Amino acid sequence: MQTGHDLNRIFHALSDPTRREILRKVATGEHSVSVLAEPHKLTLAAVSKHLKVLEAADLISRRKAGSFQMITLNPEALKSADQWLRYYQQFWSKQLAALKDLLEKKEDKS
Amino acid sequence: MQTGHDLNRIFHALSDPTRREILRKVATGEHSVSVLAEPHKLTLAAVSKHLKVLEAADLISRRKAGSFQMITLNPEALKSADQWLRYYQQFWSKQLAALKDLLEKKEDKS
DNA sequence: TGCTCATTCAACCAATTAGTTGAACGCATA
DNA sequence: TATGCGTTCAACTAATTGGTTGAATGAGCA
Repeated sequence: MQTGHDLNRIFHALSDPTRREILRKVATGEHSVSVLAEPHKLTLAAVSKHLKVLEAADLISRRKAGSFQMITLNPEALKSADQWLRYYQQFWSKQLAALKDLLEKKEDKS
Repeated sequence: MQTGHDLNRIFHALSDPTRREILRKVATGEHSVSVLAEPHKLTLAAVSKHLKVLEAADLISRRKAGSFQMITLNPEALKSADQWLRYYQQFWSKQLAALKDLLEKKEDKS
């Protein structure tokens, strides 16, 4: 069960494009830190910090493999964020339904 | 269609508990700024800033009603965030499936 | 007009963030 | 053991954040 504190960290972690990019790559499988860093024009230290943010939000996990750090996706936290958003789904589906109604009336007039 | 820029703003807006609380209230209907501010022990100026962050992320809209500002939820942006998360749904459902398998094997052994 | 209420603006402050550089750590291997 | 590679740590910087206070705007009303 997620606390508000967790959601703060999760949404904050997701608010950075570098971190979202890292997540997307990690979602395709295990990767080392330097492999994850490679597409970004950042220092390894900067990427290491991003990974710490993702780890604090429990979005990734680490596995030590010799001198490498293998990073894996931890989807539970993403699920928490999704469940929070799910609450609002009723509002946008309502709004879309209203829009649909409006368009149908427009067609009647034309 | 959302850009990465939009997602930055949306997830950033969602990372603050005061702003999430405001969204939750706004989701139940139109409210004035001071009504939204009332449950929080913050100045009106602070709440006004939070509303600006939510508005910049396109999560809320304003309607002028005399000297009041009526705030409404704008669910489209939330939908963008949800759609981004939807991509990862396959990973947590996979993980849950794997967990289920594991539990079934455990039951076989006992 | 002048008063009051709702809201925002401007200036400021402390804490946090995202980035850098350079040193340090841990592990493999010659 | 020494060397090199992958990664993190420490210290620093510039920009951003979330909050405050007090003044300003703007609409409704006596």
